[in-house]
Amino acid sequence: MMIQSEGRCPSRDVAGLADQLRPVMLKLSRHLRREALKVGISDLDAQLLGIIKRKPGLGISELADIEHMSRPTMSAHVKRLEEAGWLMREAEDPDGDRRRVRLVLSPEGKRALEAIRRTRNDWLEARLGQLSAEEFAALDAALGSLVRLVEVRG
Amino acid sequence: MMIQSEGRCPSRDVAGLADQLRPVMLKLSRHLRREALKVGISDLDAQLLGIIKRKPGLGISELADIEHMSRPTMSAHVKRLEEAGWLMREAEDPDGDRRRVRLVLSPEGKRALEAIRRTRNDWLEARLGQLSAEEFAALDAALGSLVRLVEVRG
DNA sequence: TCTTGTAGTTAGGTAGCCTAACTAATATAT
DNA sequence: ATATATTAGTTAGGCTACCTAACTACAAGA
Repeated sequence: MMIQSEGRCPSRDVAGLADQLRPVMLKLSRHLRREALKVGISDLDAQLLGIIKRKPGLGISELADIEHMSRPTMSAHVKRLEEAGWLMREAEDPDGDRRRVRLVLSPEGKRALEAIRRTRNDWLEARLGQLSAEEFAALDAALGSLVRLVEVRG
Repeated sequence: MMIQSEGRCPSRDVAGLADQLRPVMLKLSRHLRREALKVGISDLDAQLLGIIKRKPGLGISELADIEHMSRPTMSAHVKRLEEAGWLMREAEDPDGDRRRVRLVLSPEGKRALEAIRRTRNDWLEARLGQLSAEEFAALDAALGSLVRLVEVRG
């Protein structure tokens, strides 16, 4: 996959890799989004439910920071999930900041997340399962690099 | 990165890898989109100009297939790029199918693509440049796997 | 000739993102 | 103690990117 280019550092064709990654990322995100619509829950919704399950009491700004998104956008997502009955606002911490919302999963939200966990066997998993052992291992090994790309401090 | 799970094939935790990839992909696509807006040309636009430069004469359906997108969506993108003066419709092939459009870059479109090629040093490249040699190599090695995920025959 | 299939477009809709502006609460400066 | 600056979250308005249904026109097949 690595193309040696004259005049460039032989191990780092940054622009070349970027040019190859972009179209793949575009298509991948289209597929993920399309498949999520089929499943009936967006990847972000599932992600948010999972985060809040792990860390009950998070607020809008914290979630927005975790997901690299604006606060109004996150506010709207949370509002939707509340209206769906999956998230609730916990009682205020009497000694805490009264502006903050503290989000927790509702019982329905917990059930929804369990159901997702149990039944989710979607397109991405199917595709990953079709990779050769080498391809799978390469992707697995690259996960850290992908994570690094989106780390804060960017 | 690979977590050995009891009772699963030790080299293939498909669900685990999927669960780790999803949030990264979500964030990555947000970043790419946000950064593209900053640059002033979307990744898809640049991609389409590049494809049509390499293969003048492509039609809407072909582009839609290449990008894994619906035809109406592609029709709208192409229309926008035409209105921007970057794409043109070539004269009909007298022996060909009269319904087909045959897209080519306009002179302005060629210039725009050249300018993109010359000046593009954006967020993704910056981030890739910040990876360690190992991380870069791992990502480079995984490109084929990523491509496989979005290959047709899916 | 008629029926079926295909290329592309339009209309209407959803999902996902943003900034600007705002209210309310808190922290900091005077 | 009071005034100012900052922060948490929400609403409004807008843009981008996708979809399906329905349509017109053209082509292929029966």
